[in-house]
Amino acid sequence: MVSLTEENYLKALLSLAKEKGEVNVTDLSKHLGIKMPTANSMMKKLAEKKLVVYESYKPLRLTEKGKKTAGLIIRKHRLTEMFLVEKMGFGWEQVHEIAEQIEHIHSQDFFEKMDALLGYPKFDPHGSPIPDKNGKMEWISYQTLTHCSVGDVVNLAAVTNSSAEFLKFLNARELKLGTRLRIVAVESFDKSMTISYDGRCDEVLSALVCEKLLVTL
Amino acid sequence: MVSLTEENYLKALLSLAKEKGEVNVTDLSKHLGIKMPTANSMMKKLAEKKLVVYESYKPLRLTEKGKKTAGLIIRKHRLTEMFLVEKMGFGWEQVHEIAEQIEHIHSQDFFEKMDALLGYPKFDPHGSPIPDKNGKMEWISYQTLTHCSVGDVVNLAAVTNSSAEFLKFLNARELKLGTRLRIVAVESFDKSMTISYDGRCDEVLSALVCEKLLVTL
DNA sequence: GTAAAATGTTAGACAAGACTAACAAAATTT
DNA sequence: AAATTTTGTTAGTCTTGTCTAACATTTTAC
Repeated sequence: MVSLTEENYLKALLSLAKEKGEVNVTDLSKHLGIKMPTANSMMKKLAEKKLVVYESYKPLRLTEKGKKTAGLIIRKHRLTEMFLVEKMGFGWEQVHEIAEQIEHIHSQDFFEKMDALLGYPKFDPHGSPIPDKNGKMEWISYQTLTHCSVGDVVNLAAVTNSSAEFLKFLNARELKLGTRLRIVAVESFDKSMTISYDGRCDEVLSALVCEKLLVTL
Repeated sequence: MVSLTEENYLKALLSLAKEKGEVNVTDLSKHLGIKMPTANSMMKKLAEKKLVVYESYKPLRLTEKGKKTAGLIIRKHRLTEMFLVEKMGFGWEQVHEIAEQIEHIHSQDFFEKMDALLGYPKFDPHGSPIPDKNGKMEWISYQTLTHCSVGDVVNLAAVTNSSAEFLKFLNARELKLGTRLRIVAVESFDKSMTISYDGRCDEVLSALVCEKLLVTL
């Protein structure tokens, strides 16, 4: 019914909607690394399938059906990432690429088995919520580390970027989910932060990094 | 380099070559459920990629490169089947379909991890040999049960058909790999066999079934 | 050893998903 | 508010992998 390519468009639409509210064709095409007219014609196609609401020159919107479909793909992606880390011994920086492919496997059983073996996890290895069987996602509002002040002690709950490079950077500093971070200083000039945690003292993180770290109090 | 579609053609060529020696376009197209001209043009394409030797009106042959590529796909398929059974709790009748999709995943690491977690298995859950990292397959010459005689006691080593239906048929009779079978009688009229094993007495198997059961003495 | 059947090949069409070039509308700048 | 820039759309092309129809060769049967 929905092709692999279409699945990737839906996933992109959902994540762009989450991070930016409105989605336009330019952002979509950049996100997927394709040209604008290609994205445009796919939107018309998805509109015919009642997965997207398409009106000329208006922002793009997923229909309920589209949201559910996209949510279920993200569910498969995140269950896979969790499985790869928990059951197969991969590092959190290795799993995105593989999950990107496995998310398109057509087999209810396969993902249900993963889910059961993992004990029905609610979050993936990067702290992102795993949508339920209806494709619904809990949207927990974390803060970025950037928004914290000197003296705050916070819990590293999630990261907003799953690129291998960024995660290796965190690995090198032993920054794992669940780590308690104490903010020692904030450089007002460039917003870089000095933090201490778990045996590590006075690590300096650039604002670019801090923006990608999601924390709870 | 090699598309998913091309991978399926190579796999088909290798398995047809194993079971019939020579491969022709008709068999190939039937095996893949496509029309002859489609198979024909793909053969020309694979010939350009040096994966197949194509000469008009001659049987099809894989090149060494083609054999290796095909062997590596079958390796991924069989490792996956083993993983699904051993590590995820699937029945041997459920795994073919899923493995058919996962065999196309591009990730060395993923299959190496499977291999290691499984302890470098040599056979898949249906008794078929798993090709090595060079795509080379041990070709063990089993006999079909059909070729055995009354009084023979043999070991069920593999099955030549992985369809869910056939495997469910075997499940219903508790016929598992490794079971010792004693041939009680052979009906000369239709070549059906009466066998006893492991608590089960005088099970009657049609010649069609016996042909798909591979045994060792 | 020719006729019929089976098998293989060529040519041309089509759908999916990508592209470029050209045009249109909206948003932004001045 | 007109000019410029950005964003969106249309039209037409290309590649991959499929198809059908027509034709060619090989094999099988008589």
